[in-house]
Amino acid sequence: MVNYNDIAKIAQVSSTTVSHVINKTRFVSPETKKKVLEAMQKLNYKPNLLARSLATGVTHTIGLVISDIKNPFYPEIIQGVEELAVKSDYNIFLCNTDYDIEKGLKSIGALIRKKVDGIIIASSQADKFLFKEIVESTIPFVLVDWNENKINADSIYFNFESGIKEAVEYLISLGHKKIYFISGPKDLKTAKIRKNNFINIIKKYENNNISYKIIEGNHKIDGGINAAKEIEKENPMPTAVICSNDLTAIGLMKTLQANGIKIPDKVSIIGLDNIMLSEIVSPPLTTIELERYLIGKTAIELLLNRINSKDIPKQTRYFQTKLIIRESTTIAKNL
Amino acid sequence: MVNYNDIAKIAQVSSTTVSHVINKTRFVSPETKKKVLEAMQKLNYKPNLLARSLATGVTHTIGLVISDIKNPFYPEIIQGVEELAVKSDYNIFLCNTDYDIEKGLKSIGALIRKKVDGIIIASSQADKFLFKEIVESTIPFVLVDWNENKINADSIYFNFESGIKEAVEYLISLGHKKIYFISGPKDLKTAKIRKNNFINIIKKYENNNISYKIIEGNHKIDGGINAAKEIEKENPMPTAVICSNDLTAIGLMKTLQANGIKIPDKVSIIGLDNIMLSEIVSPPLTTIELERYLIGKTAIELLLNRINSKDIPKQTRYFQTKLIIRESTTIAKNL
DNA sequence: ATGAAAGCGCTAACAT
DNA sequence: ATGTTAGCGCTTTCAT
Repeated sequence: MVNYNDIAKIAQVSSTTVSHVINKTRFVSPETKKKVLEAMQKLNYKPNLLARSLATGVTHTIGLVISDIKNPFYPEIIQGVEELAVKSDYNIFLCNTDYDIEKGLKSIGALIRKKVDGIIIASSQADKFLFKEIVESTIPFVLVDWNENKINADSIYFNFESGIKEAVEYLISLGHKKIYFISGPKDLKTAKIRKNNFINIIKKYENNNISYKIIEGNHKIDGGINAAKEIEKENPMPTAVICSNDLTAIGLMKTLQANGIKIPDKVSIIGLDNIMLSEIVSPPLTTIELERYLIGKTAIELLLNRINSKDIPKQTRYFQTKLIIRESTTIAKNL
Repeated sequence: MVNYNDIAKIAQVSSTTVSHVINKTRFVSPETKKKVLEAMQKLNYKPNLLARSLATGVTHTIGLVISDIKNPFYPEIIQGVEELAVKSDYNIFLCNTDYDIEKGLKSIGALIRKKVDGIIIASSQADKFLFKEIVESTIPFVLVDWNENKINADSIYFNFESGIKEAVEYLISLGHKKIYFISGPKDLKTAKIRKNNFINIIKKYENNNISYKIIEGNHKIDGGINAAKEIEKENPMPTAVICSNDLTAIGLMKTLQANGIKIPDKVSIIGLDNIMLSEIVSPPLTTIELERYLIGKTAIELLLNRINSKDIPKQTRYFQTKLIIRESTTIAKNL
């Protein structure tokens, strides 16, 4: 491994000077600079960033914590984070907790000890231990959709209410009067919030002859499949269903279709997330969108801000959701 | 930052002893060990892995290079890699080249200088520069689907032939006589290979009255959509189409359906990749599967082997593909 | 305009 | 059974 001493020897200067020409951190006469650069060239010098980090206390590395790489929610978030990270000369450590606290703790603990400059926690998990570990480390961090409103930290919140409101009002404008909601897993905060947003909004219309009901799902395809069975039992069936996520909506849609129930003619369906799949199913799914790429990008922006100036006040960003109208919704036929 | 000296001072021992109790690297009497451990506890000591790595030359960190995080091919690969990596006490740096050589070079160059212990290249890109950079670094690496048969390196190859053969023979057994193939982008090696595998196999049946044709696609949905138009022009239309990937197959299927062509009654369709989507579309897609999770797991196994014993012979693993029969294929009606 | 030397936190050969 | 010391490759203060 060639190092400053090797270069210094050949260039006949001190290793201090080598450091200074490499980092442009003080004036070096053109001649000596030239000698140094030539020596570097000749030896094909590659800096050891580990040593530099140990000396400077800065690693140009950040950690990104997610809970399930297979969840279609994440790829665009990762892309947003990674793209700006690389542009800003950072590498990213990916930690997939897999909903496993032990595993998360292990790999994130290692990141902390590897002195990452910051961490983005987008695992939407109430892993208190993990959180404690990070806070104690004094490493800058950003929370994405953490939903603990009282936490004083750089955070990104999702406002599902805006999109859900649009969805409900859109359905009402199409004449729907019986609107169901399929929820996510009941211990998942983001699912609870989505459900409560729905309830709060639709309650305002209850005296307008609008009725609703919540069916429990699990944010997976089979949650939608099971919900379909319950919905078919209803008499009359709801003419519209909003789902806590797209996978649920797709499971629901496929099952109803398989049982001869036309979508959207008989039942209008709205999803949430706007995963790639939602465009591709037939009919294409009307859904509520979160701008995931932008969320990732914003997360790293907040983190870099924090890294570069530790004492600015904590920042918060809200992401509105919005309705994307496709073909799984139409005028209610029950008028 | 508390370090060995702080601990040593409190425990009244030398920092060497501290190191040895932490690493269990030589005998320390129970009493002094106890003193050291108590001091560590008291100071809430956390090791600085950067310093340790600088001293040992080992970082317990590996790099994973992919080309497009949004490609549904990758999440399971990443999962396979990450899972075993964490279990083996490694963290992973994720590099998404985004098909951008500059970007890839930049972030991978940084990884090398950050002294990763190894790199998995699953970017299926002929980025010669990138490759050169890695080889020169002498860091162990594993190639996934690199398709440069002459390279002497730990590698994982995909054998598309086995699955494509199954697919072709399955279609023939169903009575299909006119079988088309929609290819991927013509500059992508894996796409070329898939296409050539198809051609080689079907040629064997040409004198059995089986005819074929290649239509160019691009491994994206719209490639399938465009191919649908060409296929509809044919007279008679092929009764079966094999696609170079699932997205193409889905684009094709959706378009044909939209134009009133029943799948599989009129045209049988087979995809390749078995992405999650392929189960969910309707009808569920018959497809050729690659075991991606296992591939990821195998990649890191090879890498860890290499890291742990630099001088074993280069290893190679072949992954067979196999046909998964779902509902997008049926008996040919042209008999 | 350049160098000497200490230090970042840890490891490990060499002593005793 | 434990300590002294040099060293990993780099940065940076203090001198000159």
